Amino acid sequence: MARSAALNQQMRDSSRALILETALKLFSEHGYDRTSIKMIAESAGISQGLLYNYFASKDELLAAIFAQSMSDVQASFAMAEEGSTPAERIERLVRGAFTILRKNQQFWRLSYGLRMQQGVLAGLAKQTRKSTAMIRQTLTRYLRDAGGDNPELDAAILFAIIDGVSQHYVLEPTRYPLDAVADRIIQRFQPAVARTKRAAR
Amino acid sequence: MARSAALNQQMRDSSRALILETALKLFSEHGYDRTSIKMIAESAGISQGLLYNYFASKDELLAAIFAQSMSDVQASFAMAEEGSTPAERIERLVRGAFTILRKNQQFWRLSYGLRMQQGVLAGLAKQTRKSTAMIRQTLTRYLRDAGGDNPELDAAILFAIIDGVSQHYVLEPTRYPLDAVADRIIQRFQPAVARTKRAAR
Amino acid sequence: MARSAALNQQMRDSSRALILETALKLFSEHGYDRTSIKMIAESAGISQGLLYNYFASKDELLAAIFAQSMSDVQASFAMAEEGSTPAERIERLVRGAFTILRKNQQFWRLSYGLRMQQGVLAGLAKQTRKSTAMIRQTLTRYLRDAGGDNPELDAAILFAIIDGVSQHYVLEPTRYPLDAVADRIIQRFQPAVARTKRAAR
Amino acid sequence: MARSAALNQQMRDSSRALILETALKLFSEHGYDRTSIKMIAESAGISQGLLYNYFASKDELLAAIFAQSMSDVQASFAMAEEGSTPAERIERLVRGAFTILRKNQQFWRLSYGLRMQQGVLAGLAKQTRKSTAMIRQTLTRYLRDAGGDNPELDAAILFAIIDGVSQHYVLEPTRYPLDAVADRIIQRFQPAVARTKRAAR
DNA sequence: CATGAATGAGCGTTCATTCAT
DNA sequence: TATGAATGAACGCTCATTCAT
Repeated sequence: MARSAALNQQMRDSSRALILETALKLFSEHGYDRTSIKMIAESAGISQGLLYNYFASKDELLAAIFAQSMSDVQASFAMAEEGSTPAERIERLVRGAFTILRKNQQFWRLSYGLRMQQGVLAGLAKQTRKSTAMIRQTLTRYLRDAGGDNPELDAAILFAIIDGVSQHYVLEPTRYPLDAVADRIIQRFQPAVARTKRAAR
Repeated sequence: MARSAALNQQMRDSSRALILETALKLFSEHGYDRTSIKMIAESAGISQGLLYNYFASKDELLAAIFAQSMSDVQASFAMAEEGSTPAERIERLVRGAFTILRKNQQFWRLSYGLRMQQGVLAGLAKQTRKSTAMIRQTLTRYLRDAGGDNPELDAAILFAIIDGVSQHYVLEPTRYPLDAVADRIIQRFQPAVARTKRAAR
Repeated sequence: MARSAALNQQMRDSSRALILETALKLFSEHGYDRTSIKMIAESAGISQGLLYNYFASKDELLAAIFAQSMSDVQASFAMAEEGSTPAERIERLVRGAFTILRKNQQFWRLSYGLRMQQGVLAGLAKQTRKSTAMIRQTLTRYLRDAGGDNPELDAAILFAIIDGVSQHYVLEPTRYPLDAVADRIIQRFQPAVARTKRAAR
Repeated sequence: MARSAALNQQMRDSSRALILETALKLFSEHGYDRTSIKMIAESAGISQGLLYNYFASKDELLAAIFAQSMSDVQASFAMAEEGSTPAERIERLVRGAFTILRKNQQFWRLSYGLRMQQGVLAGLAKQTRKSTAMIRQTLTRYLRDAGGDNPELDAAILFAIIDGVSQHYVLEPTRYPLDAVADRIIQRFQPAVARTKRAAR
């Protein structure tokens, strides 16, 4: 008889995970275009052919990496939404962004490297644009709820901060003071709220 | 003879400039790796071989593009330095960054796309890191001079804003409210100074 | 025990037949080289590995298909030989050729597609050449017996007709008037015989 | 300055012709699918890359071979049409077919090998079907003009003969008595005409 | 200065075949 | 008997680079 179904599934899962992990590591280090299938296979200790048992193409491998990591973003947004005050929602959103950044820094490095290239992956650009618009809208809403006098502009700035900090962190993860910067952002970015609260005491 | 030499030099310069311009356009559109020498030569209306009369390799062409555009940054910094107050120096630096961003948005798009890849160009990563460190130090100094209570962190944040806004702009240049955002940054990012000034009146 | 062995043999036979059938269908549709083992296995609903339990290689699978279908030809020739007059033997041979063509049109399509390639299968070319020579000789003999004035040339022509008609039929099986063409061939190809017979009445 | 335009064109022409010639030879020997680009390049004494300076793909190389050889067929048909009697037109068409067969036997071998495979070249199947229909119609017309009692069926048979003889010849060009067979076809295939003519004397 | 024919290494991908289970 | 994960060689093709002219 054949190998048991369970064993097969286990083999498949571990191979697939190994490929995804290795590809993400190399993509994020050298960039998508400069990472060859050969590099991935050798680094994972498998044959090039095996990779195609799991992913139909290099593009699909990239898509799978994105699919896997994008669910984090949704979850993080959902958590932010549950904050009880606008200020808390903003804080949750900012801290959540940096939490998933830390957890998955290779992915974000890859993502930031790919963002400027049109046509790397057909659906990817559209997906990214959608995600971006959603973040901007959410930030705007939170800032408006918090009583800001120009929530659109402040949302743009806050979004830029998150993106900018994320990239600076990802470029030098060991040296960047991510937590301190996060605290400072929270502190600085709720002036109206903070001031109101403080005044209320 | 002398005139002939001068004419030659002029032709060389214009050919070189044409290649640089064309390459920058294509690199920024499709990314460095997805732009072939053939594409550049065809788009510039020259032969592939000629390109190698001006640049020893594709890498050197990229290096030349960076060298050309990086001088802008230096000039912009020099201008910032001449502001008469810390607040003005900060403002000049921020506005200068966005001015050169607008002037050379293709380059910045290319640069942001390449930043995450190690080994695209040997010297480039080092150069970029140096430039980055310099910006951070300058910002820190300005913010310290302005009397900020945590200039290092604020410098990190201001730098992140500049980078973040620049990328968002470069992704949608026609729709991004760059000037309004710039004003808002200036306004928001000198709270201590502003408050002090205001209080002094 | 005995029954188990018999059952095993029966399963083997049916699996083998299924593979042969599926392979023939796909080979004839897409050509031998453009049909992968994977396609055959999937289409037959078995694993790729199993196929190698029955056939040592793709080439051997092809050889088995040929072996299976070539016996038809022998049988058909035997039947022709039993005709009581030269004219009847010719008619039987022609009609027999078209009968096995109809019965096994996929095989003939495959065979005609492969015939021009050397080295597809080592033995195949030799086998084909032998078969071809035999047909030519038999036709020549029949035509000589029928009193033709140039049996060699007429045999070449009759053979060409059979092959040509077969291919045209196989290319458009639903539209080709095979029976009418067969009648016409019989009619036209025994003029001397026919005329003699008719005159004798 | 560059090489002269004339020299360049000459180089291009001879390289292109060499590739076409080599590819046709190998395609016809081993079949399209079993002939690799590497084989062609090595056999032609050029690099694999160079081939792509002249043909965008293996498929286009095949298409170019077909385009080159198909014009012969048109010319041959035009010549047949100019015969002064139906019998002469038939003779011209038959002899013309065998003339271009001899002239370009490699091409016809390739063509016969490819005919049974759907989807080798997108446009090819359609083109072939069109050509086939045209031949059949022309033959039918000639035979009707010659006063045949069943021109459709006789056209099918004559067409089959031409195709069948062509393939038998192409399989053993050195041994096949093509001219004698051609004479015999002409002789046998105009019985009504011939008989009429003879009777008239 | 300028051309473009030519190269060769490497790319992403396919596929017949093997083998542990 | 039967599976399917895994291999490795070969495939069609791209592209930065060279060089004779």
